[in-house]
This record gives sequence, C-alpha cells and structure tokens, in this order.
Amino acid sequence: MPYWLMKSEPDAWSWQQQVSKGAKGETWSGVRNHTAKLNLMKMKKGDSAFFYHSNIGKEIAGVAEIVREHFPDPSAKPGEPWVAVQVKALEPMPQPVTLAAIKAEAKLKDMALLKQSRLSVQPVTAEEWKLICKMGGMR
DNA sequence: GCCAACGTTGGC
DNA sequence: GCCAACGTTGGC
Repeated sequence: MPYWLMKSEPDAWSWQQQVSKGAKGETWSGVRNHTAKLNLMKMKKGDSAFFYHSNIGKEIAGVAEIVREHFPDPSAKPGEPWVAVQVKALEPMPQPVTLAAIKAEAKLKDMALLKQSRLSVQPVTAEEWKLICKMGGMR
C-alpha cells in the first residue's frame, strides 16, 4: 500500500478547510510540476496521504485519503496535461509533526520532504509512515 | 543542445 | 526580507 505526502500552504488551502469538506472531500488541483503530476497519477483510491502545511506551520496536520483517482485538472487550460485527484480528511494528527521534529529524527533524513523540498506531491515509505504516525501520537 | 536569465517554492 | 534549490524560457 503506497503512502503519500501532499503539501499545501494553509493560506491557500488548510487542513481545517479540508476537514470541513467531510466525506466528499475536495479536488486537489493546481499541481504544475511534472514529477508531482506523475505521483498524482500513481495514487489509487483508498491510499493515504499526509497533509502537510508548508510555509505557515510547517507541520503534518493530518491524514487524508484519496477518494478519486486522477482526472483532468479543472483549473488547467484546455490541452494542458495537468491532473487532479479528490481527497478527504481522514484523521487529524493528535500532535502535529513539525518539520523540525522530522529533521531531528535520523531515520527520516532521507525523506523526500527534506531532499526535494519543493516537490508538492511525494511518496512516503511504509517505515517513514509508521514512524511519523507514532511521533504524531496516532495509533 | 547549451546555458544564462528569470520565476516560483519554501525554509529561515 | 533573504536566499537556495530548481524548473522553465529563450537566445545563440
């Protein structure tokens, strides 16, 4: 089962807004990077993703679930190749896991979050996923 | 096909 | 506000 991490600036789209959308979720659109697009296209319905607040907060705020696999991004111009997925909030992190905490954990030093800081949709390994859930107080 | 210039992201 | 990383654009 693959795991993911999706970044959003809370000014533009926050975890709280995501939660307010409930079980229907919200379209995750606006990705304009080919590496991130490829990751969106690999996502399957039912996959889990960390919801990370970039710039403000700089922490993993919760866990989301992919509820609809990739489809053409409604915010793209006609003919452009960009795709979107639909995600819903699953559970908040009891204790949000900060970037500082991730940097301080030696086992997480190879995370894409640290190595490719500008990539907005990235894979997370099963080991990283488990450890971060534990750090966040999630059972 | 190379590379400089420029724009954007995102941490500090 | 600054700057590093990195993607994109455009001249040659």
